[in-house]
Amino acid sequence: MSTAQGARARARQEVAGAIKEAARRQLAAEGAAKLSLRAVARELGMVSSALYRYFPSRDDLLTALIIDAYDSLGAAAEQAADAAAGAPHPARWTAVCEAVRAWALAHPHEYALIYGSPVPGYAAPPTTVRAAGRVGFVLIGILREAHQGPGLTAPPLPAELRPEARRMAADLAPELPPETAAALVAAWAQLFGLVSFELFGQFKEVVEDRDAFFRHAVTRLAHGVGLR
Amino acid sequence: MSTAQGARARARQEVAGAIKEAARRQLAAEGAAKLSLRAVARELGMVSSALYRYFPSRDDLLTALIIDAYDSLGAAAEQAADAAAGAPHPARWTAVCEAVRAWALAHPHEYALIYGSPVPGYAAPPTTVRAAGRVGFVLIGILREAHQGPGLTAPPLPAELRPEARRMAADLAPELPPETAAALVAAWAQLFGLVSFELFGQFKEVVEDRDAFFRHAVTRLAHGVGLR
DNA sequence: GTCTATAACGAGATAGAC
DNA sequence: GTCTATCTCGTTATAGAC
Repeated sequence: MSTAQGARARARQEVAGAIKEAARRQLAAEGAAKLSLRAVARELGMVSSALYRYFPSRDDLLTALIIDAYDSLGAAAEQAADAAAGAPHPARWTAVCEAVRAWALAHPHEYALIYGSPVPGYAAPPTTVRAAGRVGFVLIGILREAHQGPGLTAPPLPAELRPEARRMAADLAPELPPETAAALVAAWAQLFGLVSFELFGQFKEVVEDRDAFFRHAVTRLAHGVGLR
Repeated sequence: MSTAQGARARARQEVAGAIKEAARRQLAAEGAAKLSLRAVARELGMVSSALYRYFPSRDDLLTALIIDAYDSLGAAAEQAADAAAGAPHPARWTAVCEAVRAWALAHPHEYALIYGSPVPGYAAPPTTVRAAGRVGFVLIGILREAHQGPGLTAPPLPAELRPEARRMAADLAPELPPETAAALVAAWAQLFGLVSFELFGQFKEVVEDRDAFFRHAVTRLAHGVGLR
């Protein structure tokens, strides 16, 4: 009986995977706003009502795609951090940033899904907010390691921002000084600013050698958070 | 005769304006991907084919909305720069950045249209690329002014990026040193990274005092490009 | 010449009866 | 799960009002 249940569960997962795969193709072709359960069903030769056994609504399918995307990106970031385990901290930082960019270039539509404009009519449930933190957590890990040695200097922090910085540090990385926590959140947003501008076409006619440009920009971000 | 033509032209512009206004409402409600000429016409009590006198296609209407958005944002940035005309250069820089953020918070859907995910099936014509440069131009102006006095120090630049930086400077701001040009482009992307993260919900459960956080982040961006 | 309205096309989505 | 009748869409051709 446990094998039967296992087989059932496996089959269920396989179908759910196929549904998500087809939905991702739709995402690329039509965008998240036009993601339609019917079209996904059609592509799979199923009937739309059958999909509801796997995803109770279009929004639930969207949520699953979003979480998958965050997880895939997070895994890429973690892998890059691990691969550069022995390297100096700034090099680990840039390795993670480059992995983020590489993932985005390889999965542009999933990137747009999670870091682009919100999908009209869709409200992201708190579970996605949690999944979104994974890349940030990898960066925190590098800073934490640097903080244990002499590899981290605290960036400046105006008095005005000190309470907020303390709150951030307490919430996200209690081991890090508030100055570092605040600088990290800013660098995190700025990293994705660079990736988004490249991916969404803002660098057209502006930046040509994007590899070199990105590498240098994230190296400076590393300096900005205090990595030496 | 010239008054008759003037009246005609005025009427024409008025209708075109009403169409764009209705389209912007649609943008807010349904998103750019679902912008529909028929719905716009319906809202105006017109018939869909009548819109074609004003916009040859749905994509042309989208293009007009995009250019309007860039222009509106650009005007807000210019106004902020002018209002801070006498102030020290870092203060002018932050004033422009704050104006960008304020405009984005006031016009979230138009912001998403120009800095969010690309609209599926829509290819931005080169005219939009030109309109997109206006905010960057305002920032260049501040740096140019600082460069004439002692207010600008050149950021570091690795040899790897020097040719690209020289090309950027030649294209965008021939008066500025290549180091500054490259740093400016990075800061420009990072500025919009901060705004996008706030607007697109990434700061949820992360940043609370967003005014103070943003102010400090863009102040550090100013330092990054060499403003003192 | 300038505009609006009617009607239609082909493609696609949708709701509901069966 | 299937079929069908009824929607929507962008777009064009055409005819007529001002």
